[in-house]
Amino acid sequence: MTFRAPSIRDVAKVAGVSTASVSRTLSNPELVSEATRALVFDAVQQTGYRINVSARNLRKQATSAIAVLVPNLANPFFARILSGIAEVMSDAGFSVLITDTTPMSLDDHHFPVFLSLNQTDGLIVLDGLLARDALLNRGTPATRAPMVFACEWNENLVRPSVTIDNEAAAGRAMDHLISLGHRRIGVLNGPRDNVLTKARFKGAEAAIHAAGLELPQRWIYDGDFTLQSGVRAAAHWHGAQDRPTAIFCASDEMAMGFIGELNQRAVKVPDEVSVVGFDDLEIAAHFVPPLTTIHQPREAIGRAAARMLLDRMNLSPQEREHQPVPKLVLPVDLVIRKSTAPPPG
Amino acid sequence: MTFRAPSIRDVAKVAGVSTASVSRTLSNPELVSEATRALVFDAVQQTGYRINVSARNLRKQATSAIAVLVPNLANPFFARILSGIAEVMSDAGFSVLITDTTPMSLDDHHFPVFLSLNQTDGLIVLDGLLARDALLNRGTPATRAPMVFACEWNENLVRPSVTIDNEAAAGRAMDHLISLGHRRIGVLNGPRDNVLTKARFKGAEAAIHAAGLELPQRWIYDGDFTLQSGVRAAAHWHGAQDRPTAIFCASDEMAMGFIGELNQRAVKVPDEVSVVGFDDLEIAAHFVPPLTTIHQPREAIGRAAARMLLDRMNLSPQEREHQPVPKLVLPVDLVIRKSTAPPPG
DNA sequence: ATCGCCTATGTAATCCTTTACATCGGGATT
DNA sequence: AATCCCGATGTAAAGGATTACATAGGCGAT
Repeated sequence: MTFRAPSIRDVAKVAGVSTASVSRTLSNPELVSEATRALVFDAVQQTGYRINVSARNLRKQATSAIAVLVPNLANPFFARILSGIAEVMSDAGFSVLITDTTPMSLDDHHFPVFLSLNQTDGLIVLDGLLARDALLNRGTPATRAPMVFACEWNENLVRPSVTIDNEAAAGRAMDHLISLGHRRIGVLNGPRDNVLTKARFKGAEAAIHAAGLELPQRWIYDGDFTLQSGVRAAAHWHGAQDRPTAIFCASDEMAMGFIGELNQRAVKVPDEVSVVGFDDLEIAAHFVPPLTTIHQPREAIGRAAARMLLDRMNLSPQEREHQPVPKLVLPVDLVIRKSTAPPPG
Repeated sequence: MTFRAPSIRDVAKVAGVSTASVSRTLSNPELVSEATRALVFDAVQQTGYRINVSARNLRKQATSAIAVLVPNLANPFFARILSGIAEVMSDAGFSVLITDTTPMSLDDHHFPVFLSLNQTDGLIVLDGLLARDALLNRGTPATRAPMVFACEWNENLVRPSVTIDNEAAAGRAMDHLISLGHRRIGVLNGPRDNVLTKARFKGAEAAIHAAGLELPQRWIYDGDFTLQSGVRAAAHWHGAQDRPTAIFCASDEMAMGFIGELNQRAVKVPDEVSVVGFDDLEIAAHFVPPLTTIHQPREAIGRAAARMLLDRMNLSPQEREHQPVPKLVLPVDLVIRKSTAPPPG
């Protein structure tokens, strides 16, 4: 005697109405008389009916859900963005499925079916690298779920996006260091093939050259946005002969790893080196010393991306194909705290 | 001319076989001859066919997906747990849907349908408070998706769980402070009705009393696990006449907020106050000073919870109802770094 | 040659909702 | 009184995949 969950038929039987009336009561109550409504609600109670989402999705050809592809959930940077997305989407009646793409990047086999139009109604991608082999580009425009990039983007793919001006932001950070009097400034980069890394480095380099300064190779450190890579950079810096007096880090995590490691080695920040971060994580303001960094409006980015996606989903595939592709660039601020100061001496 | 995504029928037609053969080729290739297989793969290519997940789920009465309910994605504590879950689940062929429960707690209306068996095949709940009005307890055991609690749990609900011994851990932290010579020790609590708060406070209090010390009300600070509440506690501490020489914080975030704020007020940690955290977030080791804290095996918790859920999903509803409910308690360590020292003087 | 078995394939029922269309009364309009 | 309209309800057709069951053909054993 294998149990079957109550279906709409069971409810209809108990209520003494048709399945159509039950369905209407549940999704368009205004189409149904007061009396029937009461009957149906009662029957739902009695049977313990829950809707079968798969059946509904199949029939409606829509899921009322969108997916967010995050490169690395362990990175606290993304939390606020997600909450911005969730806020807008939940108001619009959509569920948000969050997926970490890290396990997938190696192995396309594990790649979820999210991308096809019939698993989610749309996609927000926070991972610019994901599109290896145009993973996001499969299918025809008509079968492809509408998507928007947020924060990161992919240079080979023309898609709607919400970003900040990374180049300008990095320039601002550099100008700050330069105006403090630094002449020997290093850069701690993110992962080499990341679009943010490229943009930020480009902006930083441009600002240095604009000030008539040099950025020799030995002051450029490789990192990957993580704490650990900040630690490694600090070790290099500490071991070097010819050190920069200030470092621009492409992420707060790296900046904090850098400072933390210097602290272990009894090097004082900002007395001996100035450090600028990027992102303005929650903790940046509470770090010791409080971090000078580029503030990203993360919640706003999330909300904007969600709204943009909602707009795109309201378009027909043809319209999506033929209308201009929206690109939104949000303004950022440099917030000056205590990790930067004039160079020693 | 409204476009329809290619279905299995279209593939069948192109390949010149039945829909059954297409389906078999795609999900049980060994049932099908080499020749047919080739035909079908070709047709799939040609048509650009993607499976319709809703239809499959409807027919199979299963989704190959599980949901994780997280109280607050902004809390970096959860990231590693999620990655542990994702690792095990993805190996087992399941997708993982992550949902932040914060927006829902106020407003049951937004509550997703995840909980009924037909949206996901199982549930991992990291939020012990969620079950207000027994939200998780709806339906009958047969219609309810199998679930397991991880980290947090609900005192009114008997469910499988993977946790740590919070009470013992808090005791260990206290004993460390006591053995350093502290006699006046404060406690910074998490949210008042949280199970972790209760367990950790209980353990801390017990250790204090066991050492023949007192824990007066004025040394007990209210918090909510966030940085901000650590900041507030620091302000209180700083403003008070009669201060403890050490503080046990129920989360690393609060500990860091506390230390950060003291730093702003030029109070040195651990010289003037010792601080112990709880969780051992990534950044704890890199904070200034590096944080003495309770290490939680977060990835292991996630993996264990995932495996436990997998086991439960393999049971029939009857078996689930009648077998003993598994409860796994993982061991924790105290890791001693630089934020604790003997009391001043 | 006949029977039985096994493999490969096809046919069609099924999973559960939503919704286009048909139907039925009853009130308002002429 | 006949007509029209409108609101409430019911009937039944999708929607796309899986799979139990039926069938067909090939092969070996007798």
